[in-house]
Amino acid sequence: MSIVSQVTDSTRVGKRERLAGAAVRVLHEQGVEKTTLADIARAADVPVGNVYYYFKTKDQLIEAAIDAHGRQLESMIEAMERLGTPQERLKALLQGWIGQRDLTAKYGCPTGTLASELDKRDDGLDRAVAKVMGELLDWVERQFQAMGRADARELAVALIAAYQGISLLTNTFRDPELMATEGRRLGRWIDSLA
Amino acid sequence: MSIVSQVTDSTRVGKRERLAGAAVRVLHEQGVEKTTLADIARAADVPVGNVYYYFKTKDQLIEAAIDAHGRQLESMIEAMERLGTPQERLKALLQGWIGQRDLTAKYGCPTGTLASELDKRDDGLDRAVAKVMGELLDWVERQFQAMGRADARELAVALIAAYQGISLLTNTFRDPELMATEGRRLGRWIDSLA
DNA sequence: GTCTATATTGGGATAGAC
DNA sequence: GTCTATCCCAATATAGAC
Repeated sequence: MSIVSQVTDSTRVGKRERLAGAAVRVLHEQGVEKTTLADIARAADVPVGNVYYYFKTKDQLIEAAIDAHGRQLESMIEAMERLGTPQERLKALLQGWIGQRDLTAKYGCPTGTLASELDKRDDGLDRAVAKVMGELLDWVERQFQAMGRADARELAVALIAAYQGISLLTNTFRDPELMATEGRRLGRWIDSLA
Repeated sequence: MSIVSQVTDSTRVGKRERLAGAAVRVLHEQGVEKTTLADIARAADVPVGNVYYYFKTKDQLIEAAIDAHGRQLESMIEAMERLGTPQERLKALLQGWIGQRDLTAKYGCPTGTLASELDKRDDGLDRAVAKVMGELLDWVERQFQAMGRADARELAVALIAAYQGISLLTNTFRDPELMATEGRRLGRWIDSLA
């Protein structure tokens, strides 16, 4: 492969990723159905019609955004892996959620709102979000297993559900403090399971 | 008012309510953005163009659907009021949720999916859903108060959040058993608070 | 009051110039 | 590889016949 084609390739990858990254943000803020390709193109500083050079359809761009969001989540999980105990790791997760409470009050949980909205569509994009959600769920389950809990799966489902639910209420009532209060309650709950 | 105008009035009310009722169902199944006036008109067996005789805009029809859904919830709450103890009433609520698990796996919680979707819109419809959600929350809070809990509000938020979250997961993974398992766990939790 | 035909708009997608 | 102009369709909303 020549140097020239490498440069053009890296240019293409650059714009592709800029579009996918912008899509993650805009889809979270506006939702899938309200977001036009023009909105994403503008946020990524790419001309509208040009989007189709990188993605054949809007669905493909959304799928790229879901993948990008999944990778963000993965790197967040990797950062928490470095902590010493499973309790510390789970509580770091809680702190992350609480730290995002203002954004959540405005737009809800990025993964949850995406899952809820994509479920209503015929295309298979809802499976892609389910995969992202499933990976977080599996990680939480492993933390409860490391705490010696035989009911690790049920507890993991309960914790993620608590987060998804309080995200929805925080968003519905536009009150970040709901997240903070529930986060503290969940912290005490995790302590009580040890 | 003459008999004739009474008849025509009742006819109008009939179609209006048929449209609002059909909208509740279709909006739950398809979501707000994916649902066209034609979809609702078909479900209500009313010609498309005729919808505008009863509702000036799509938003007004959605608002009527939210109100109708709120009244359904109210009558459900009234039915539970007849039970003897607050614990029994809360567990009846849980049983209702578990009984709806197949529908929830397909389409999510009607109130929650509506709240999540309407939040992304500029119109004020999200406030109408927040009101419905708030009424359920207040009722649950009163049950915890009747159980003598000083932290009744926090517990009510936690219970409704748990339901909203498990509804989202049940829907995302299309697994009704998630709702059943979490419902049993919440039942044990309520018992432990008495 | 009821319904049909149609105007209007907006957004996804394509053709093709450069 | 980049961008503009435009096609096309779907859905809200309206005009007006009956």
